[in-house]
Amino acid sequence: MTLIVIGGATATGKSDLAVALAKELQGHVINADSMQLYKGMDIGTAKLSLAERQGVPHHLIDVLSVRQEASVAQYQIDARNLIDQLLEQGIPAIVVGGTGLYIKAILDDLNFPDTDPEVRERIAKEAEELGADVMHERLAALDPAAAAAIPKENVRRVVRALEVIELTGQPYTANLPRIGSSKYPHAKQFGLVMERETLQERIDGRVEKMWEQGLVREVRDLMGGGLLEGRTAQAALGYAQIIKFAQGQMTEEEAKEETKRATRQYARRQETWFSRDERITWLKKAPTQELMERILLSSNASNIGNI
RNA sequence: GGUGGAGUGGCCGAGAGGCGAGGCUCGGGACUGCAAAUCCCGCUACACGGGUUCAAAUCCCGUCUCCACCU
Repeated sequence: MTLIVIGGATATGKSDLAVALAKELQGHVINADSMQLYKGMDIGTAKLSLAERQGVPHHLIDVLSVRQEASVAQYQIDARNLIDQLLEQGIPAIVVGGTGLYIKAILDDLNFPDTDPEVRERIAKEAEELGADVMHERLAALDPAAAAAIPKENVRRVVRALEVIELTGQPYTANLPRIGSSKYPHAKQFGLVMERETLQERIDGRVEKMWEQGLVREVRDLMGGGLLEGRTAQAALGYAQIIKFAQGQMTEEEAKEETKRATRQYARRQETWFSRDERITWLKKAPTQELMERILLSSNASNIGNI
């Protein structure tokens, strides 16, 4: 029973590799990309077409409407359920995606405290009125450790910390666990890397291609379908920029260049995120077939891909 | 050839004698229910050569380059 996780920056070829692996192992793919969760966001999230999936079952893709908000906590439940089911049936599970937090939520001992939209909204509103300093001071009084860990400028996190404290009466854990996977200790994690320069060229090329494929059209259609109603989906790379273009806040060319730039920056953040996970075996750019062989070799040789 | 204006870090751009605006890019980092999000840190420049001054990116002289206009 095999659980393989593939992470890494955007545009490194994760999806293709996952399909190749799944075909070889007769496994299923589980998406770990927060934006591929959305129905209709196909071109801009570089979602694999049905043909490209080559008959390999993909899970947690197209499960949300653009009006809905994605949530790590929900993702954690769904993904773990799915993995457990597959493994029970003896089907290899291949988790792929660039959303580091989502992957961590599957593997590590992350327990998301409850949330309450009303409480959150109230605190967020207070933050707007009172300012970041006041909120941070409030947090410092209630939970000094959390306040020390969260910069006052990061209002979003301060608000969530205050929400959790109010809801649970417990201190807020503001630091991610650094060590070990506790949920699936035998999962085998791989990361795809390539040189910055190469990656940037691929990103630029990919954005150009998305435009040719009709990303602007896709975004316009989604705007008609409620894209602006949810908070999460409209923030996606490419989508956010095209929305601005559609609203006359920038030209189409600017939207495209902005998308490239933002994607490059995103890739950097992804690398930072994944680089701190010492469980990952890094694979340098190579043809998909070769990468797959290396993964199989690595998994079998150590036999730790088996649970 | 003449007159006027301008030359600031990868880019944009303020400053106009007294300890180096700012933004963007880029690089590094954080990250427990929006994570393709949110946020933090770093990158010491003033075309070149002289001079004045305790002190010059800021003043003076010269050189080069660019832009306008004139002949």
